[in-house]
Formats: sequence, C-alpha cells, structure tokens
Amino acid sequence: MKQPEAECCEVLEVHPDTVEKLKEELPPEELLYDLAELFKVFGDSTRIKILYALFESELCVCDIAQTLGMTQTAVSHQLRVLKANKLVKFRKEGKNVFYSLDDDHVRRIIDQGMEHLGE
Amino acid sequence: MKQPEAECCEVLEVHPDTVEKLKEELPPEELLYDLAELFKVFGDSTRIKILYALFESELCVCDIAQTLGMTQTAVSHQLRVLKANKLVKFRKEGKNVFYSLDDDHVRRIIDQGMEHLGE
DNA sequence: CTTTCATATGAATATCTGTTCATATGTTAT
DNA sequence: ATAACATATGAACAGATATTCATATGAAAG
Repeated sequence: MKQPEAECCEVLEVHPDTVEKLKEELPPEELLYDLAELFKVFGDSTRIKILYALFESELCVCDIAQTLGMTQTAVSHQLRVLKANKLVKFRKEGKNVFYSLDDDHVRRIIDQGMEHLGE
Repeated sequence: MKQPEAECCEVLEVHPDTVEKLKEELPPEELLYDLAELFKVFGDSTRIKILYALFESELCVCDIAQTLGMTQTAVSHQLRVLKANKLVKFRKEGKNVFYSLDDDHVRRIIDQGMEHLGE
C-alpha cells in the first residue's frame, strides 16, 4: 500500500511538506499568467527598440519606423501590442499619432533588465 | 529634386533631426537584442512559476514538477533555459539537483512587473 | 554489475508570434 | 468631392517555442 499522495522523490528531508506549502503560497495561476504575458511584451527586440526610442521623446509612427529602419506596418502592429499592455499612450494630432511611454515602470523594468545583462 | 534623406512625414517640427539623433543615441542593436532575449525568458508562465517557487527555497527538479503539476521533462527543459540565462544556479547532491535563484535581479525584475500589473 | 531513481536531452509536433502584403480608415489640402 | 498622406487592420506565411515521447546519463542501492 502506498501513501495517498505519492511524492516522486523518496522521503528526503522536507520535500513533500515543502511542495504542499508552496502550492498554497504561490500567487494565483491567473496572476502569474498575466505577469508572463507582460514580460512577453518586452521579449521582442522590435518592441524594445520602440520603447527605447520613446525614452527620449514622443514620436509619431513613421518617425519610429524610420528610426528603426522598419516598415510602418510592422511598427504599427507592435505599437498595438504595447498599447494593449499600457506600456505606451498616444495622442492624435491631425494625420499623425504621437506615442509616448505610459509610465515609469517601463523604464524601471528595462533598467533592471540591463543591470542583469551587465555582469 | 528631393532632399537626399527623405523623411516619410512632411517637414513637421523637428522629426528628421530627431530621427537622426535617435539613431545615434540608441544602444547598439546587439545589446537591445540581448535585452529582449532576457525578457523572453520571463515571458513564459511555466518559467515564472518556477522562479516564484524558488523565491521561497531551493528545490530539486521533481519537487518543482510536483508543485507546478507538470512533467519532470517539461520542467527540466525550462530549467535549462533559466540556467543558460543565469537566472538560476544549481547544486548537485547525489541523484538530486537543487536549483535556486542566481541573484536578486530576478526578484526585482519580477517585482517591477507585478507593480505594473497592479493598476 | 545490475537495477532503480533523478535528471537531462533529442526529435517530433502543435501552437504561437512577427513580418509582409493588400487594403481600410480617417485627416488634410487642392 | 478628390487626391495625398499617416496610420490601422486582417489574412497569410515563415520562423520560433513549449510540451510530449522516447531514451540517455549518472548516481546510489541491492
């Protein structure tokens, strides 16, 4: 007869207890999913470049495209993603749409990432 | 006759100059690419869960798998990614391999992400 | 040395993601 | 109204990625 809740590791120190405790203490599934989704947005070099460009000043779509050497369409698609995740906001002025960083979290998250790289 | 460097936007404020300045001031292509690669690692809920589990204590592979309700193989593959990006370190003890967070950047990056979500 | 257990790895597959192409929307100027 | 321009959007395709399955490695126990 085996124990009701079989552990894969043999009885080695506190593992089974640890596992149970962890299961309870982990943030809810959905929150962790959302967090991953957020980082996924930073996980593309095109979007990173756009964000970096916006560090300096607000920019219209075609200037971003020029700066990155990409098509307007590609940039527009990525701005959509950034917008949906509240990383950028926009302001319409005639034919142009000016994008800018939505808040300082963006800068801080990117800075933390850069720090990690510098090692 | 057109200007040598054609801008997409008409002469609207300082755009052409801005674009040129930005092109120079942006961090090198490769660095931005590496940064995106780093965030890509955080951009998966399985890996986020693993990191969160390791916030509390070091864990062996199979306990992580138990905690997340995933197969050992899947976890092992993701630990490989985390290891390659220096987000976790490991310690071998007999048959087991114990993983733990590599440094505090991991915590800080995740915390910043959580802060952004809480709005 | 053979078996068992914990972990790692390679190949295959299904899903997701970014860019491109074509086109739509909406604004300004003629 | 119509033409020209900036931006957005949908469909399609190519490349990337996570999980699964089968199997390999490597350590401890019998």
